[in-house]
Amino acid sequence: MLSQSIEDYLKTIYEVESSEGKVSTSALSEKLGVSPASVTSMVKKLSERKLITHKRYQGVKLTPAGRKIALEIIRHHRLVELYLKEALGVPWDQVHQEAEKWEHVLSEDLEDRIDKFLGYPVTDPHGSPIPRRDGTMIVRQCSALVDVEPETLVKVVEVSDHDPELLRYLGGIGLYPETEMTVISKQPFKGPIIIELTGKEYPIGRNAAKYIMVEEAKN
Amino acid sequence: MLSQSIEDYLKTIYEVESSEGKVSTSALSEKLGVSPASVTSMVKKLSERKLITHKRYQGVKLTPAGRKIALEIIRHHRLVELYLKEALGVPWDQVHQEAEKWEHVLSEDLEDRIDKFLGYPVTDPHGSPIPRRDGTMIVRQCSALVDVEPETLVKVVEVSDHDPELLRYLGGIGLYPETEMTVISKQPFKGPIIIELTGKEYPIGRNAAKYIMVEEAKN
DNA sequence: AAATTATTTTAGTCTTGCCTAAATTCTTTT
DNA sequence: AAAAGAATTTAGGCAAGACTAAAATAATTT
Repeated sequence: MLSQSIEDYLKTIYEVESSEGKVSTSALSEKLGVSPASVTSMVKKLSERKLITHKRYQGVKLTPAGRKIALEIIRHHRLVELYLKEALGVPWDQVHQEAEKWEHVLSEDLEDRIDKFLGYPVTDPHGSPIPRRDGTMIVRQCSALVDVEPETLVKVVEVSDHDPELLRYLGGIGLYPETEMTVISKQPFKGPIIIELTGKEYPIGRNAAKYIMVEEAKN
Repeated sequence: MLSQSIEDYLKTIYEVESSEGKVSTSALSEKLGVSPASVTSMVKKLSERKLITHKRYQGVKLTPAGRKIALEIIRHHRLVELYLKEALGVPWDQVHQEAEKWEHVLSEDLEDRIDKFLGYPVTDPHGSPIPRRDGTMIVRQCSALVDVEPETLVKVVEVSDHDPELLRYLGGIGLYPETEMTVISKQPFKGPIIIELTGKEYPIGRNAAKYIMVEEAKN
Protein backbone atom coordinates (compact mmCIF):
# COMPACT_ATOMS: atom_id res chain seq x y z
CA MET A 1 0.00 0.00 0.00
CA LEU A 2 1.20 3.46 -0.89
CA SER A 3 0.83 6.38 1.48
CA GLN A 4 -1.49 9.21 0.60
CA SER A 5 1.56 11.42 0.42
CA ILE A 6 3.26 9.26 -2.18
CA GLU A 7 0.07 9.11 -4.22
CA ASP A 8 -0.17 12.89 -4.15
CA TYR A 9 3.41 13.30 -5.28
CA LEU A 10 3.01 10.88 -8.18
CA LYS A 11 -0.21 12.50 -9.30
CA THR A 12 1.31 15.95 -9.14
CA ILE A 13 4.43 14.85 -11.00
CA TYR A 14 2.22 13.48 -13.74
CA GLU A 15 0.26 16.71 -13.96
CA VAL A 16 3.32 18.94 -14.05
CA GLU A 17 4.92 16.62 -16.59
CA SER A 18 1.89 17.00 -18.87
CA SER A 19 1.46 20.71 -18.52
CA GLU A 20 5.03 21.92 -18.28
CA GLY A 21 7.16 19.14 -19.66
CA LYS A 22 9.89 19.46 -17.09
CA VAL A 23 9.26 18.67 -13.46
CA SER A 24 11.43 20.72 -11.14
CA THR A 25 11.69 20.45 -7.40
CA SER A 26 10.36 23.96 -7.00
CA ALA A 27 7.34 23.33 -9.22
CA LEU A 28 6.42 20.33 -7.08
CA SER A 29 7.08 22.30 -3.95
CA GLU A 30 4.65 24.93 -5.09
CA LYS A 31 1.88 22.63 -6.33
CA LEU A 32 2.05 20.43 -3.27
CA GLY A 33 2.30 23.31 -0.81
CA VAL A 34 5.39 21.84 0.75
CA SER A 35 8.95 23.15 1.19
CA PRO A 36 11.54 22.42 -1.53
CA ALA A 37 13.59 20.48 0.99
CA SER A 38 10.67 18.17 1.67
CA VAL A 39 10.31 17.54 -2.04
CA THR A 40 13.96 16.62 -2.34
CA SER A 41 13.68 14.00 0.34
CA MET A 42 10.49 12.51 -1.03
CA VAL A 43 12.03 12.47 -4.49
CA LYS A 44 14.87 10.45 -3.07
CA LYS A 45 12.43 7.94 -1.66
CA LEU A 46 10.41 7.64 -4.85
CA SER A 47 13.62 7.08 -6.82
CA GLU A 48 14.65 4.29 -4.50
CA ARG A 49 11.29 2.70 -5.08
CA LYS A 50 11.78 3.03 -8.85
CA LEU A 51 8.64 5.10 -9.29
CA ILE A 52 10.54 8.04 -10.73
CA THR A 53 14.00 8.77 -12.07
CA HIS A 54 15.93 11.76 -10.86
CA LYS A 55 19.15 13.51 -11.80
CA ARG A 56 20.39 16.03 -9.27
CA TYR A 57 19.43 19.57 -10.22
CA GLN A 58 17.61 18.36 -13.31
CA GLY A 59 14.09 17.40 -12.35
CA VAL A 60 12.27 14.11 -12.21
CA LYS A 61 10.47 11.75 -14.61
CA LEU A 62 7.94 9.04 -13.92
CA THR A 63 8.93 5.46 -14.64
CA PRO A 64 6.26 3.29 -16.30
CA ALA A 65 5.42 1.91 -12.86
CA GLY A 66 5.10 5.38 -11.41
CA ARG A 67 3.00 6.59 -14.33
CA LYS A 68 0.64 3.65 -13.94
CA ILE A 69 0.02 4.56 -10.32
CA ALA A 70 -0.38 8.25 -11.12
CA LEU A 71 -3.00 7.41 -13.71
CA GLU A 72 -4.84 5.15 -11.31
CA ILE A 73 -5.12 8.00 -8.86
CA ILE A 74 -6.22 10.39 -11.56
CA ARG A 75 -8.77 7.83 -12.70
CA HIS A 76 -10.12 7.64 -9.17
CA HIS A 77 -10.20 11.39 -8.93
CA ARG A 78 -12.09 11.96 -12.15
CA LEU A 79 -14.52 9.10 -11.69
CA VAL A 80 -15.33 10.41 -8.24
CA GLU A 81 -15.79 13.94 -9.54
CA LEU A 82 -18.27 12.79 -12.11
CA TYR A 83 -19.98 10.48 -9.69
CA LEU A 84 -20.50 13.18 -7.10
CA LYS A 85 -22.01 15.44 -9.70
CA GLU A 86 -24.25 12.82 -11.31
CA ALA A 87 -25.33 10.81 -8.32
CA LEU A 88 -25.38 13.37 -5.55
CA GLY A 89 -25.75 16.65 -7.39
CA VAL A 90 -22.58 18.22 -6.07
CA PRO A 91 -21.93 21.43 -8.05
CA TRP A 92 -19.02 21.19 -10.45
CA ASP A 93 -16.94 23.77 -8.62
CA GLN A 94 -16.98 21.63 -5.48
CA VAL A 95 -16.33 18.15 -6.83
CA HIS A 96 -12.59 18.67 -7.09
CA GLN A 97 -11.91 19.25 -3.43
CA GLU A 98 -14.08 16.33 -2.38
CA ALA A 99 -12.36 14.07 -4.91
CA GLU A 100 -8.97 15.05 -3.50
CA LYS A 101 -9.87 13.09 -0.40
CA TRP A 102 -11.87 10.27 -1.96
CA GLU A 103 -9.30 9.36 -4.58
CA HIS A 104 -7.16 7.81 -1.86
CA VAL A 105 -9.78 5.58 -0.31
CA LEU A 106 -11.50 4.10 -3.35
CA SER A 107 -11.29 0.32 -3.58
CA GLU A 108 -11.08 -1.45 -6.92
CA ASP A 109 -14.51 -2.91 -6.35
CA LEU A 110 -16.09 0.47 -5.74
CA GLU A 111 -14.22 1.97 -8.65
CA ASP A 112 -15.83 -0.64 -10.88
CA ARG A 113 -19.27 -0.08 -9.45
CA ILE A 114 -19.03 3.66 -9.95
CA ASP A 115 -17.67 3.21 -13.46
CA LYS A 116 -20.57 0.95 -14.30
CA PHE A 117 -23.13 3.23 -12.67
CA LEU A 118 -21.89 6.08 -14.84
CA GLY A 119 -21.97 3.97 -17.99
CA TYR A 120 -18.21 3.79 -18.46
CA PRO A 121 -17.70 7.52 -19.01
CA VAL A 122 -14.69 8.96 -20.82
CA THR A 123 -14.55 12.47 -19.36
CA ASP A 124 -15.09 14.09 -15.99
CA PRO A 125 -17.30 17.15 -15.33
CA HIS A 126 -14.53 19.51 -16.44
CA GLY A 127 -13.99 17.64 -19.69
CA SER A 128 -10.76 15.97 -18.61
CA PRO A 129 -10.32 12.46 -19.95
CA ILE A 130 -10.71 9.63 -17.46
CA PRO A 131 -7.79 7.20 -17.67
CA ARG A 132 -8.83 3.64 -18.48
CA ARG A 133 -8.23 0.92 -15.99
CA ASP A 134 -5.25 -0.40 -17.96
CA GLY A 135 -3.41 2.90 -17.51
CA THR A 136 -4.07 4.35 -20.94
CA MET A 137 -5.70 7.71 -21.53
CA ILE A 138 -7.03 9.35 -24.66
CA VAL A 139 -5.91 12.94 -24.90
CA ARG A 140 -7.94 15.22 -27.13
CA GLN A 141 -6.16 17.70 -29.33
CA CYS A 142 -7.09 21.22 -28.31
CA SER A 143 -5.82 24.75 -27.74
CA ALA A 144 -6.24 27.32 -25.02
CA LEU A 145 -9.00 29.84 -25.63
CA VAL A 146 -6.47 32.61 -25.17
CA ASP A 147 -4.67 31.50 -28.33
CA VAL A 148 -7.71 31.32 -30.60
CA GLU A 149 -8.16 33.90 -33.36
CA PRO A 150 -11.32 36.03 -33.25
CA GLU A 151 -14.35 35.08 -35.32
CA THR A 152 -13.79 31.40 -34.79
CA LEU A 153 -16.51 28.98 -33.80
CA VAL A 154 -15.11 26.72 -31.13
CA LYS A 155 -16.28 23.92 -28.90
CA VAL A 156 -15.22 23.77 -25.26
CA VAL A 157 -13.19 20.65 -24.59
CA GLU A 158 -11.95 21.08 -21.06
CA VAL A 159 -11.86 23.59 -18.23
CA SER A 160 -9.28 23.54 -15.47
CA ASP A 161 -10.74 22.50 -12.15
CA HIS A 162 -8.23 24.34 -10.01
CA ASP A 163 -10.24 27.48 -9.35
CA PRO A 164 -13.78 27.08 -7.99
CA GLU A 165 -14.53 30.73 -8.53
CA LEU A 166 -13.79 30.51 -12.24
CA LEU A 167 -15.96 27.41 -12.47
CA ARG A 168 -18.87 29.17 -10.81
CA TYR A 169 -18.56 32.07 -13.23
CA LEU A 170 -18.41 29.77 -16.23
CA GLY A 171 -21.29 27.68 -14.96
CA GLY A 172 -23.24 30.88 -14.48
CA ILE A 173 -22.93 31.81 -18.12
CA GLY A 174 -23.54 28.25 -19.26
CA LEU A 175 -20.02 27.52 -20.42
CA TYR A 176 -19.39 23.80 -19.98
CA PRO A 177 -17.44 21.14 -21.88
CA GLU A 178 -19.09 20.42 -25.25
CA THR A 179 -20.61 23.89 -25.34
CA GLU A 180 -20.14 25.71 -28.65
CA MET A 181 -19.35 29.39 -28.72
CA THR A 182 -17.84 32.03 -30.96
CA VAL A 183 -14.77 34.07 -30.18
CA ILE A 184 -15.84 37.59 -31.09
CA SER A 185 -12.76 39.63 -30.30
CA LYS A 186 -9.68 39.97 -28.18
CA GLN A 187 -9.57 43.36 -26.52
CA PRO A 188 -6.22 45.16 -26.80
CA PHE A 189 -3.72 45.77 -24.00
CA LYS A 190 -4.26 42.30 -22.53
CA GLY A 191 -7.93 43.01 -22.23
CA PRO A 192 -10.54 40.29 -22.06
CA ILE A 193 -11.63 37.95 -24.79
CA ILE A 194 -15.24 38.43 -25.81
CA ILE A 195 -17.20 35.32 -26.59
CA GLU A 196 -20.73 34.77 -27.78
CA LEU A 197 -22.75 31.99 -26.31
CA THR A 198 -26.50 31.37 -26.70
CA GLY A 199 -26.87 34.77 -28.27
CA LYS A 200 -25.20 36.75 -25.52
CA GLU A 201 -21.72 38.17 -25.24
CA TYR A 202 -19.47 37.65 -22.26
CA PRO A 203 -15.96 38.79 -21.38
CA ILE A 204 -13.36 36.23 -20.35
CA GLY A 205 -10.10 37.48 -18.82
CA ARG A 206 -6.91 36.47 -20.60
CA ASN A 207 -5.75 34.62 -17.56
CA ALA A 208 -8.94 32.64 -17.27
CA ALA A 209 -8.78 31.97 -21.00
CA LYS A 210 -5.53 30.08 -20.48
CA TYR A 211 -7.48 27.53 -18.51
CA ILE A 212 -10.23 26.98 -21.04
CA MET A 213 -9.31 24.45 -23.69
CA VAL A 214 -11.22 24.43 -26.95
CA GLU A 215 -11.17 22.87 -30.40
CA GLU A 216 -12.32 24.40 -33.65
CA ALA A 217 -15.89 23.44 -34.35
CA LYS A 218 -16.88 22.53 -37.90
CA ASN A 219 -19.40 25.06 -39.00
CA MET B 1 -9.10 18.82 12.23
CA LEU B 2 -8.68 15.51 14.02
CA SER B 3 -6.37 12.79 12.78
CA GLN B 4 -7.81 9.55 11.52
CA SER B 5 -6.15 7.85 14.44
CA ILE B 6 -7.89 10.02 16.99
CA GLU B 7 -11.22 9.48 15.29
CA ASP B 8 -10.68 5.72 15.39
CA TYR B 9 -9.85 5.81 19.08
CA LEU B 10 -12.92 7.86 19.97
CA LYS B 11 -15.20 5.65 17.92
CA THR B 12 -13.77 2.50 19.47
CA ILE B 13 -14.02 3.93 22.98
CA TYR B 14 -17.68 4.67 22.33
CA GLU B 15 -18.31 1.15 21.07
CA VAL B 16 -16.55 -0.55 23.94
CA GLU B 17 -18.33 1.75 26.39
CA SER B 18 -21.70 0.69 24.96
CA SER B 19 -21.03 -3.00 24.75
CA GLU B 20 -18.90 -3.60 27.83
CA GLY B 21 -19.50 -0.62 30.08
CA LYS B 22 -15.91 -0.29 31.17
CA VAL B 23 -13.21 0.72 28.74
CA SER B 24 -9.84 -0.72 29.63
CA THR B 25 -6.53 -0.07 27.95
CA SER B 26 -6.27 -3.69 26.94
CA ALA B 27 -9.74 -3.76 25.41
CA LEU B 28 -8.82 -0.79 23.26
CA SER B 29 -5.49 -2.32 22.42
CA GLU B 30 -7.24 -5.41 21.18
CA LYS B 31 -10.00 -3.70 19.20
CA LEU B 32 -7.64 -1.24 17.60
CA GLY B 33 -4.95 -3.78 16.86
CA VAL B 34 -2.33 -1.70 18.60
CA SER B 35 -0.04 -2.37 21.56
CA PRO B 36 -1.23 -1.48 25.08
CA ALA B 37 1.62 0.98 25.40
CA SER B 38 0.42 2.83 22.32
CA VAL B 39 -3.03 3.06 23.81
CA THR B 40 -1.67 4.53 27.00
CA SER B 41 0.09 7.29 25.16
CA MET B 42 -2.88 8.12 22.95
CA VAL B 43 -5.12 8.10 26.02
CA LYS B 44 -2.84 10.67 27.56
CA LYS B 45 -3.19 12.86 24.52
CA LEU B 46 -6.96 12.54 24.35
CA SER B 47 -7.21 13.44 28.04
CA GLU B 48 -5.16 16.54 27.52
CA ARG B 49 -7.54 17.52 24.76
CA LYS B 50 -10.49 16.92 27.11
CA LEU B 51 -12.06 14.35 24.83
CA ILE B 52 -11.91 11.63 27.47
CA THR B 53 -11.28 11.35 31.19
CA HIS B 54 -8.85 8.83 32.53
CA LYS B 55 -7.83 7.52 35.94
CA ARG B 56 -4.65 5.46 35.96
CA TYR B 57 -5.40 1.73 35.94
CA GLN B 58 -9.13 2.39 35.82
CA GLY B 59 -10.14 2.86 32.24
CA VAL B 60 -11.41 5.80 30.26
CA LYS B 61 -14.71 7.64 29.70
CA LEU B 62 -15.76 9.94 26.92
CA THR B 63 -16.46 13.54 27.80
CA PRO B 64 -19.51 15.10 26.16
CA ALA B 65 -17.19 16.65 23.57
CA GLY B 66 -15.54 13.30 22.89
CA ARG B 67 -18.88 11.52 22.66
CA LYS B 68 -20.15 14.05 20.17
CA ILE B 69 -17.21 13.39 17.89
CA ALA B 70 -17.51 9.64 18.29
CA LEU B 71 -21.14 9.80 17.27
CA GLU B 72 -20.33 11.94 14.27
CA ILE B 73 -17.89 9.33 13.06
CA ILE B 74 -20.37 6.55 13.70
CA ARG B 75 -23.00 8.55 11.85
CA HIS B 76 -20.66 8.85 8.89
CA HIS B 77 -19.89 5.17 9.04
CA ARG B 78 -23.48 4.02 9.10
CA LEU B 79 -24.74 6.47 6.52
CA VAL B 80 -21.97 5.37 4.19
CA GLU B 81 -22.74 1.69 4.78
CA LEU B 82 -26.34 2.22 3.86
CA TYR B 83 -25.47 4.44 0.94
CA LEU B 84 -23.07 1.93 -0.55
CA LYS B 85 -25.67 -0.77 -0.32
CA GLU B 86 -28.57 1.29 -1.67
CA ALA B 87 -26.85 3.38 -4.30
CA LEU B 88 -24.09 1.10 -5.51
CA GLY B 89 -25.33 -2.35 -4.60
CA VAL B 90 -22.39 -3.26 -2.39
CA PRO B 91 -23.26 -6.49 -0.54
CA TRP B 92 -23.94 -6.02 3.15
CA ASP B 93 -20.95 -8.05 4.25
CA GLN B 94 -18.60 -5.65 2.44
CA VAL B 95 -20.00 -2.26 3.36
CA HIS B 96 -18.32 -2.22 6.75
CA GLN B 97 -14.75 -2.32 5.53
CA GLU B 98 -15.39 0.31 2.88
CA ALA B 99 -17.07 2.57 5.42
CA GLU B 100 -14.05 2.27 7.71
CA LYS B 101 -12.14 4.35 5.20
CA TRP B 102 -14.92 6.66 4.01
CA GLU B 103 -16.05 7.72 7.46
CA HIS B 104 -12.91 9.84 7.78
CA VAL B 105 -13.22 11.76 4.53
CA LEU B 106 -16.91 12.65 4.45
CA SER B 107 -17.62 16.38 4.38
CA GLU B 108 -20.66 17.84 6.09
CA ASP B 109 -22.08 18.77 2.73
CA LEU B 110 -21.78 15.26 1.38
CA GLU B 111 -23.13 13.82 4.59
CA ASP B 112 -26.25 15.91 4.10
CA ARG B 113 -26.62 14.94 0.47
CA ILE B 114 -26.32 11.27 1.27
CA ASP B 115 -28.73 11.60 4.17
CA LYS B 116 -31.24 13.27 1.90
CA PHE B 117 -30.74 10.77 -0.91
CA LEU B 118 -31.52 7.96 1.51
CA GLY B 119 -34.62 9.72 2.83
CA TYR B 120 -33.19 10.48 6.28
CA PRO B 121 -32.81 6.85 7.34
CA VAL B 122 -32.68 5.76 10.96
CA THR B 123 -30.81 2.46 10.68
CA ASP B 124 -27.91 1.08 8.66
CA PRO B 125 -27.94 -2.23 6.72
CA HIS B 126 -27.18 -4.20 9.87
CA GLY B 127 -29.99 -2.58 11.81
CA SER B 128 -27.76 -0.32 13.87
CA PRO B 129 -29.24 3.08 14.59
CA ILE B 130 -27.75 6.03 12.75
CA PRO B 131 -26.91 8.87 15.14
CA ARG B 132 -28.67 12.12 14.34
CA ARG B 133 -26.67 15.13 13.35
CA ASP B 134 -27.15 16.70 16.78
CA GLY B 135 -25.33 13.79 18.43
CA THR B 136 -28.37 11.94 19.74
CA MET B 137 -29.15 8.33 18.93
CA ILE B 138 -32.20 6.22 19.53
CA VAL B 139 -31.29 2.83 20.95
CA ARG B 140 -33.81 0.07 20.53
CA GLN B 141 -34.44 -2.30 23.39
CA CYS B 142 -33.45 -5.83 22.40
CA SER B 143 -31.78 -9.03 23.52
CA ALA B 144 -29.23 -11.38 22.03
CA LEU B 145 -30.69 -14.35 20.17
CA VAL B 146 -28.61 -16.63 22.36
CA ASP B 147 -30.64 -15.55 25.40
CA VAL B 148 -34.10 -16.08 23.93
CA GLU B 149 -36.28 -18.94 25.19
CA PRO B 150 -37.41 -21.54 22.61
CA GLU B 151 -40.81 -21.26 20.96
CA THR B 152 -40.64 -17.49 20.84
CA LEU B 153 -41.50 -15.44 17.79
CA VAL B 154 -38.88 -12.75 17.44
CA LYS B 155 -37.99 -9.96 15.06
CA VAL B 156 -34.39 -9.32 14.12
CA VAL B 157 -33.30 -5.86 15.23
CA GLU B 158 -29.60 -5.77 14.56
CA VAL B 159 -26.74 -7.95 13.44
CA SER B 160 -23.12 -7.23 14.26
CA ASP B 161 -21.15 -6.12 11.25
CA HIS B 162 -17.79 -7.34 12.50
CA ASP B 163 -17.71 -10.69 10.72
CA PRO B 164 -18.33 -10.72 6.95
CA GLU B 165 -18.59 -14.49 6.90
CA LEU B 166 -21.43 -14.50 9.38
CA LEU B 167 -23.18 -11.82 7.37
CA ARG B 168 -22.89 -13.86 4.19
CA TYR B 169 -24.36 -16.87 5.92
CA LEU B 170 -27.23 -14.88 7.37
CA GLY B 171 -27.87 -13.15 4.08
CA GLY B 172 -27.90 -16.55 2.42
CA ILE B 173 -30.74 -17.78 4.61
CA GLY B 174 -32.58 -14.46 4.35
CA LEU B 175 -31.97 -13.31 7.89
CA TYR B 176 -31.88 -9.49 7.88
CA PRO B 177 -32.99 -6.76 10.26
CA GLU B 178 -36.80 -6.62 10.48
CA THR B 179 -37.08 -10.30 9.54
CA GLU B 180 -39.38 -12.31 11.79
CA MET B 181 -38.47 -15.83 12.84
CA THR B 182 -39.24 -18.40 15.49
CA VAL B 183 -36.74 -19.84 17.91
CA ILE B 184 -37.48 -23.56 17.76
CA SER B 185 -34.99 -25.01 20.20
CA LYS B 186 -31.61 -24.66 21.81
CA GLN B 187 -29.62 -27.83 21.37
CA PRO B 188 -27.94 -29.06 24.55
CA PHE B 189 -24.21 -29.03 25.31
CA LYS B 190 -23.75 -25.60 23.82
CA GLY B 191 -25.16 -26.83 20.58
CA PRO B 192 -26.72 -24.54 18.01
CA ILE B 193 -29.97 -22.66 18.24
CA ILE B 194 -32.54 -23.80 15.69
CA ILE B 195 -34.65 -21.12 14.12
CA GLU B 196 -37.48 -21.23 11.64
CA LEU B 197 -37.64 -18.70 8.91
CA THR B 198 -39.91 -18.69 5.87
CA GLY B 199 -40.91 -22.25 6.64
CA LYS B 200 -37.42 -23.69 6.85
CA GLU B 201 -35.26 -24.50 9.83
CA TYR B 202 -31.66 -23.35 10.22
CA PRO B 203 -29.01 -23.85 12.88
CA ILE B 204 -27.27 -20.83 14.37
CA GLY B 205 -24.17 -21.39 16.48
CA ARG B 206 -24.32 -20.06 20.03
CA ASN B 207 -21.42 -17.78 19.35
CA ALA B 208 -23.04 -16.30 16.27
CA ALA B 209 -26.27 -15.97 18.22
CA LYS B 210 -24.55 -13.56 20.57
CA TYR B 211 -24.21 -11.16 17.70
CA ILE B 212 -27.80 -11.28 16.55
CA MET B 213 -30.04 -8.91 18.45
CA VAL B 214 -33.77 -9.50 18.46
CA GLU B 215 -36.94 -8.28 20.10
CA GLU B 216 -40.08 -10.28 20.90
CA ALA B 217 -42.56 -9.94 18.10
CA LYS B 218 -46.21 -9.53 19.00
CA ASN B 219 -48.01 -12.51 17.64
C1' DA C 1 34.86 35.74 -16.63
C1' DA C 2 33.27 37.18 -12.29
C1' DA C 3 29.52 38.28 -9.51
C1' DT C 4 24.91 37.99 -8.34
C1' DT C 5 20.71 35.52 -8.05
C1' DA C 6 17.87 31.46 -8.13
C1' DT C 7 17.34 26.63 -7.45
C1' DT C 8 18.35 22.46 -5.25
C1' DT C 9 20.29 19.73 -1.80
C1' DT C 10 22.18 18.66 2.86
C1' DA C 11 22.01 18.75 7.79
C1' DG C 12 19.61 18.77 11.67
C1' DT C 13 14.73 19.05 14.09
C1' DC C 14 9.97 18.25 15.11
C1' DT C 15 5.42 15.79 15.49
C1' DT C 16 2.52 11.81 15.10
C1' DG C 17 1.71 7.35 16.06
C1' DC C 18 3.47 3.25 16.43
C1' DC C 19 6.82 -0.36 18.71
C1' DT C 20 9.50 -3.38 22.53
C1' DA C 21 11.28 -4.10 27.00
C1' DA C 22 11.14 -3.09 31.64
C1' DA C 23 8.95 -1.26 35.68
C1' DT C 24 4.81 -0.48 38.23
C1' DT C 25 0.36 -1.32 40.13
C1' DC C 26 -3.66 -3.98 40.72
C1' DT C 27 -5.90 -8.60 41.32
C1' DT C 28 -6.11 -13.23 42.43
C1' DT C 29 -4.45 -17.31 44.36
C1' DT C 30 -2.28 -19.91 47.78
C1' DA D 1 -0.58 -11.67 53.93
C1' DA D 2 2.65 -13.01 50.56
C1' DA D 3 3.38 -14.59 46.03
C1' DA D 4 2.08 -15.11 41.41
C1' DG D 5 -0.16 -13.36 37.53
C1' DA D 6 -2.42 -9.85 34.76
C1' DA D 7 -2.98 -5.22 33.33
C1' DT D 8 -1.06 -0.77 32.80
C1' DT D 9 2.33 2.58 32.48
C1' DT D 10 7.11 4.38 31.69
C1' DA D 11 11.28 4.69 29.03
C1' DG D 12 13.51 4.72 24.97
C1' DG D 13 13.29 4.06 19.83
C1' DC D 14 11.82 4.10 14.99
C1' DA D 15 9.64 5.62 10.48
C1' DA D 16 7.07 9.05 7.81
C1' DG D 17 6.78 13.32 6.35
C1' DA D 18 7.05 17.76 7.26
C1' DC D 19 10.10 22.12 8.64
C1' DT D 20 14.23 25.83 8.82
C1' DA D 21 18.82 27.25 8.02
C1' DA D 22 22.86 26.70 5.63
C1' DA D 23 25.63 24.87 1.85
C1' DA D 24 26.19 23.56 -2.92
C1' DT D 25 25.26 24.00 -7.64
C1' DA D 26 23.31 26.16 -11.76
C1' DA D 27 21.79 30.15 -14.33
C1' DT D 28 21.90 34.95 -15.30
C1' DT D 29 23.67 39.44 -15.30
C1' DT D 30 27.24 42.68 -15.51
